[in-house]
Amino acid sequence: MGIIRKTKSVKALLNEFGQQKTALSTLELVERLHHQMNKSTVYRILERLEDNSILHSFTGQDGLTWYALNHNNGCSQPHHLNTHPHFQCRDCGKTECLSVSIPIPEVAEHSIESVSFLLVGKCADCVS
Amino acid sequence: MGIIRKTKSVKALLNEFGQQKTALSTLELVERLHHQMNKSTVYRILERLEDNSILHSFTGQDGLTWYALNHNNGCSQPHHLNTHPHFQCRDCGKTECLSVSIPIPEVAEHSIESVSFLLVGKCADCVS
DNA sequence: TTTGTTATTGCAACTTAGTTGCAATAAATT
DNA sequence: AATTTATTGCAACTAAGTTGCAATAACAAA
Repeated sequence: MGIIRKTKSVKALLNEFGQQKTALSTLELVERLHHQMNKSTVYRILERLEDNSILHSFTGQDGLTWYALNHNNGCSQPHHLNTHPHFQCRDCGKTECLSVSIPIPEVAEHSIESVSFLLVGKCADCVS
Repeated sequence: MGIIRKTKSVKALLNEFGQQKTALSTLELVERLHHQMNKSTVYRILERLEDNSILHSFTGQDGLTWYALNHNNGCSQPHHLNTHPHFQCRDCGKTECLSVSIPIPEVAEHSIESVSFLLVGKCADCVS
């Protein structure tokens, strides 16, 4: 399962993330890297990095896919229940992982296996 | 803003929802109604009904758009802060509004304007 | 109930995010 | 260095959703 080879492309892509909690959209990555690699390569690397729990993905307000580094590195469970919310700024588009932990609600007769929580508003830079 | 005329198509589309809390995906609606109206008509009606606070939309796990009736009818604010979560069944695909109310977390230096909360798991019918 | 206004619709062509098959290339292992 | 096979580029494709425009049908007013 997943990433096996540390290719030039994989390194270049990971490099875009730096150390931050800030997420990047697939589109942004394709744009930034289009001189270095093909669009399908970007999509395929992202998929592999997610399979290997190095990145996680979520859907932004516009329906686009975003990726961010996993900071629970060391956690080797392939698909642990990920409960942190994401925040997307309505003004500048900045999208980030929040370190808050969200209580998963109990719903009668339902079993909850995963959650996705997106907050939309204004980020620290854009709240005036 | 929004729906002005009660056309045959608008009635047919609203009729698909019945009274339930169950949501319908745009694709499902296009499929169900394709003998009665054009695909773009479905999309445009959904947009108008949402503008008029008769429906609300959200994004499912697969990135597709879903719509459900607003049950806060009478509330005339065009864009009130909608905090109820949605649930999508991993097995049968059934997608519904939950009547639970979710506390919106405070995030330092951020202003939160809207939230979307999607729970994925097994619905009452599919939990065995 | 006819007329006039304009919101709504159908259609076909388009946009855009994301996917796929396959041959060529390049990590990693021996 | 030779071999194996994961990875990549490319070009063509899929699928959700959008758009411009001419034709049609609600609805208000006469």
